[in-house]
Amino acid sequence: MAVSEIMSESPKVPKPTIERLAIYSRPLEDLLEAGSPVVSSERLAILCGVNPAQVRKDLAYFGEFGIRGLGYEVKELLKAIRAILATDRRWSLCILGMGNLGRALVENENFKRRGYIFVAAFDADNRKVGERLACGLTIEPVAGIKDIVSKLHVDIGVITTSQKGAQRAADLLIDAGVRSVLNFTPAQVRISSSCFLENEDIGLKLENLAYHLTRIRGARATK
Amino acid sequence: MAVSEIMSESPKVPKPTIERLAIYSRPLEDLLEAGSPVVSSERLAILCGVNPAQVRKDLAYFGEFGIRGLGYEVKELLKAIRAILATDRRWSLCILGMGNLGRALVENENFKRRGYIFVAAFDADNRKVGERLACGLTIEPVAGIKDIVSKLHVDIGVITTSQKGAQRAADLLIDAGVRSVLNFTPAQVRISSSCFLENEDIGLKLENLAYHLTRIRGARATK
DNA sequence: CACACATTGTGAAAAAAAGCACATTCAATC
DNA sequence: GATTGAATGTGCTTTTTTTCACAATGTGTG
Ligand SMILES: NC(=O)c1ccc[n+]([C@@H]2O[C@H](COP(=O)([O-])OP(=O)(O)OC[C@H]3O[C@@H](n4cnc5c(N)ncnc54)[C@H](O)[C@@H]3O)[C@@H](O)[C@H]2O)c1
Ligand SMILES: NC(=O)c1ccc[n+]([C@@H]2O[C@H](COP(=O)([O-])OP(=O)(O)OC[C@H]3O[C@@H](n4cnc5c(N)ncnc54)[C@H](O)[C@@H]3O)[C@@H](O)[C@H]2O)c1
Repeated sequence: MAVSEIMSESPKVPKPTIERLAIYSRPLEDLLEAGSPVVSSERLAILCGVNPAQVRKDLAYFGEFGIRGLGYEVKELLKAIRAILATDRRWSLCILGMGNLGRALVENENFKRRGYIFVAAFDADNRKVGERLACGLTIEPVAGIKDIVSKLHVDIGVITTSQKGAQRAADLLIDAGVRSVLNFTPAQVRISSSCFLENEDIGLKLENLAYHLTRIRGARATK
Repeated sequence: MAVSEIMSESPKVPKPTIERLAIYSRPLEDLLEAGSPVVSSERLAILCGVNPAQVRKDLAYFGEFGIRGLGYEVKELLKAIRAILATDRRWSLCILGMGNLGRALVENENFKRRGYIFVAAFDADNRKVGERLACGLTIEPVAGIKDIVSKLHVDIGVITTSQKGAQRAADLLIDAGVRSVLNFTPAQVRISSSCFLENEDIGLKLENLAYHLTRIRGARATK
């Protein structure tokens, strides 16, 4: 299980595998804190609501982290997953749109713990500009984005503007040199193909729930 | 395209289809507002970043909504999708944990527009209890949850407590008679199998982004 | 009212993902 | 240092989801 092996570009890692790796890390943090030295794929699978073989296969894409007959060393496994997900380094984020959601995100401690640091916050509304946030950041005018992004080496831009402002926010980010964008608005933003875009529509899961509620009465719990 | 047909329990609808139906509704709302009478599967697919055949197949699970040679009537299609997703009726929600995220959710206008109405807000912190929120709700003590849930016919319980408080919040909800739960904390909560649970971990997408950033340099935009 | 044209709806093929089942390998014990 | 027991890693199978490709069926036009 060399680091080079962890980092090597594996032939084809399923996208769902990446999402699950992040899920696995949650209970692993708890186990580490609780002092459990090892965990089996079966136990981890139960904690995450997935199939044990799935856990093993997901990990196997990146190397051999387990000890046969025993399981996985919690500390080592967590370290390995963090290396895979690149949560073991610091990511600089900036955020556009300091409404309710934007404020909630920058104040959130989990992101900081995982190495995602908000280094700048912007808003198009001049009444908000200059406001000091609890996390220590001051809301900046969007006009200054280019300077700040290049000065602070922003890796990821987060969009939490109103739906109408999303495309403009994306354009500002790309123009400022940010190559990856996480969009929390329900708007579909278009972006240069050389950049990376991920959408997170918080409302979608609710609609899912409503659908299932109207059908399956007395349904089983999902992942 | 009878309503009965829309509502009939289809043999097997893929889970991703349901998620996409909600995605389709976003640009459809824009198109309706913009006054476009019809939209083709190809155009809608582009707007949503998916394959045109996918759009047609997704819709075909629930009936025939299109006009060959023309496309889909925007208004009718939106109505049909809303009927499928049960967004055309009113859902009563309650929420536990009125921190930053909880406040952002209850103030959000999109949820209200789609029929998801927060009718009660709870917090375990007595200092917060009694506080009047901008949306009109007053933060209630968790002790009163059972009464309020049954009185107001709550359909869905939302958890936005701290990670540690999530399981307790879930227990309170189930005990109060809520049959479906949307959990925004990264904690895995255990729940009676007769109830429905959906998890929305807002941090996951960020970890995804970091992973892809470290690999694919100059990657293409995703869905 | 036939004809051209566009776009749907869908069976069949391909691709992707999940799950099974077991040989393999390690720890622990006697 | 063999033996037992447990849990991994993985080839193979099954299931699920996506995509292709085209016949079917509408609209609009002359
Ligand atoms: N609040 C929630 O719980 C929630 C839930 C689901 C989705 N969302 C989505 O997240 C987004 C933000 O939600 P919110 O509740 O924080 O909204 P909000 O209206 O409270 O805040 C939006 C902020 O963005 C700023 N803004 C608008 N255009 C901008 C631009 N081009 N550049 C910079 N700033 C700009 C506005 O000045 C405002 O301060 C919305 O699109 C909303 O649909 C929010
Ligand atoms: N804020 C974000 O942007 C963000 C992002 C990702 C995930 N999350 C997750 O969402 C959750 C809430 O985030 P937040 O920033 O609003 O946290 P927060 O700490 O601001 O608020 C948590 C609230 O929950 C209350 N609470 C705790 N246990 C409770 C219980 N059993 N019943 C009722 N209320 C209880 C607390 O009193 C507090 O008011 C956290 O689990 C967090 O990890 C938040």
